[in-house]
Amino acid sequence: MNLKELSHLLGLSQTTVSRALNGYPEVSEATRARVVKAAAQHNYTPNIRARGLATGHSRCIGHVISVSDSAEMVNPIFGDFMAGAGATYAAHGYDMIVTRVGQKDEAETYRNLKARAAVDGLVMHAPRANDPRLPLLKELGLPFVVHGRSTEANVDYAWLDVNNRRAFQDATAYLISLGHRRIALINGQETMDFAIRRRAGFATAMAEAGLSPDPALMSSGEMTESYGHSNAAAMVDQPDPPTAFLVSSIICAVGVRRALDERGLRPGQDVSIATFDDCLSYLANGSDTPVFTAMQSSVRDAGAALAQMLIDQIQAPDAPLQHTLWEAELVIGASTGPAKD
Amino acid sequence: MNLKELSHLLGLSQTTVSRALNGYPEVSEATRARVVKAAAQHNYTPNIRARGLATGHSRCIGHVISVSDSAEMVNPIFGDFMAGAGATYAAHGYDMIVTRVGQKDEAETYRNLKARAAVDGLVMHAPRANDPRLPLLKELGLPFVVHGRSTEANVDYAWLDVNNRRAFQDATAYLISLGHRRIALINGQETMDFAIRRRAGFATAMAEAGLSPDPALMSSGEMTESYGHSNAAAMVDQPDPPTAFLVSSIICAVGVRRALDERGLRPGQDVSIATFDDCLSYLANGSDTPVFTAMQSSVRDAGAALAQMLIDQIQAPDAPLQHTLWEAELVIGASTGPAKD
DNA sequence: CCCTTTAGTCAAAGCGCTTTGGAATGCGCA
DNA sequence: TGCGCATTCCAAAGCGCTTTGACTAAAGGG
Repeated sequence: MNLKELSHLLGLSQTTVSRALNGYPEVSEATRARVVKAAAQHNYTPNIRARGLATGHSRCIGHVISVSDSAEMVNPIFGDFMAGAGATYAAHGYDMIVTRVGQKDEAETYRNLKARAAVDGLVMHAPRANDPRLPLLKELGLPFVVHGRSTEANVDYAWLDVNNRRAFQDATAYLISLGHRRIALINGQETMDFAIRRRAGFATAMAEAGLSPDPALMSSGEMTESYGHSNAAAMVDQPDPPTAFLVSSIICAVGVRRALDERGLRPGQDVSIATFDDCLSYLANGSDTPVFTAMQSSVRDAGAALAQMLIDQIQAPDAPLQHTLWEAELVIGASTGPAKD
Repeated sequence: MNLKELSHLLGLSQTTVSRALNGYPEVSEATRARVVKAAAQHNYTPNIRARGLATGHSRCIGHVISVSDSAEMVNPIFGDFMAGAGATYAAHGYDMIVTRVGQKDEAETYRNLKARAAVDGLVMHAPRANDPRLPLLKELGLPFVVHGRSTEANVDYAWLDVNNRRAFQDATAYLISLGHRRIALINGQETMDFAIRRRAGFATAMAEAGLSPDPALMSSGEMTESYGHSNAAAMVDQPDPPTAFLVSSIICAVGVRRALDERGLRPGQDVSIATFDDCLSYLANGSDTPVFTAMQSSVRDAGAALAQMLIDQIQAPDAPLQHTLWEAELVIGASTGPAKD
């Protein structure tokens, strides 16, 4: 069923039917009701491409997700982010188009999305320090929002970020307050902006306590369970092992815990673990009391908020760009306790 | 830059430019080269909507992901599935559109996708037993493929599934061969087809060994870490606890392991765990020797294969529908050992 | 009672592409 | 020279919608 058929069926012009359906005031309420009813009856919805061609926009938001070249891995927070963003898109009648891309094809993918006029806006994931995508997206002139920030970038752009620096500073200070001195940092990849900020927060708190971080107790890498496991294992097996771990993701923290368990070390008693927690739906940090002491911030909520920011920006392109900084909540769980030494 | 401008610039008609770019033979190679060069120079790519309108198809594949009404959870395998499927789509010039939907709006979402002509085909996720989406999709007449199968459904449809029944039967038999008699099943939601098959496999192997499964040792639920933890904890705390666990997902298995660790029970020595493993990139089952004894099948590979099946079906609508059954590989890890009793 | 508004409707143009059905050119051959 | 046949190119139609500008009938004002 298309417009032509439907309007013919109703004995009205395409104009009138289109206007009736799109809520324009030039149509009498009686006619509108008749049209709406017929449309529902025949399951008519405007052809998305024809409408897009006529209006000049796609009502589509693009998500370009880079898989790491090494592990072909997609960020595990992605699903939850989508769930949050998807709800917002659905509520506003937008579709979400997802493009998987290796890092070397990133720029081309963005350009292509623009050239094809495939999307009205973009969400940029996982910004790196001084991320080259930022000037690129500016150049393309597509509305976009960033999940996170990019240090050193000297362009203005809309973003929503968690205060990673403060979160890690506070968590480190908390561990220090428990008497820990040898604290290990199991960080994300330090090409990523968030990881850089987290390390900075960690370093600041250590310095404030007059401690200098041991390079042997700091690692950077893709946040998988086995990465957490292998690095924690190596650190614990050192002659002078850490008494506490600061971890960048609950997925890594599971690996850290496994390394401790294997060695008969009890988390929270023998060795402490504090971790960042994105509140992933399938890895909830305990139902009643938190399993891990954690800096929490829901990535699902971030997805929903960013989607809203982007839609706002698309609908009011001249409004100033929004910047949102969320504070992570430090919750004390069973994985931390006083230092043993 | 659009076709009109580009053709004007080249002093050619739109027809010729379009044909040159699309590889039609009616264009001289000299002209084609000139056109291709100019297109690249001016970063011209056909407007996706105009092309779609003219050709009648969208070069878009739809993924409708249902979030559970309770937990608002999106299946954790989703990201990896996408990574696999996305690579195939990209290779064939297809886009992927993802729609998040609550279960009650499922049917409407599919109908809407069809009515708007938004996609050329669909991937159906997480089929339930006798899934109502199957007749619906048949009715809509959109090409689609199913990740999994739907028992009792009496329509023909294209699917790719893992032999869940056999995997669980074999794993159960393996546990029995180790001397286990009280084996617990931590299953996925048994509204899901795959979970039903897994239970059947489990039951078959038990029956073949002359054992009858204890209803108190069988649970069904959304496969989260805390689901695995709480159910395993409850079972282990019973007067007559299981000596082995058969788990439906490595994420749950992590929860099961946590329950054991809390109680000072060593996995593989005091209590055994065998789990299904989707080979999630961020939860690899050990780098050298497997952490868990596991039935493995890569969901990323499944995504890639299903995407290919769907594209084949779109391009050859009259070919017979493909059915693919993969066998999971049983790998023996550190989490299983002889029964203690 | 006539003229102006206003409400309601419509025909047609246009969005940017593909594709149909010619038309023009150049070549070989009689 | 003239004809047929490829080869190469083009004008125009059409995809299904929105939107502009115009038109008609009814209502209101003097």
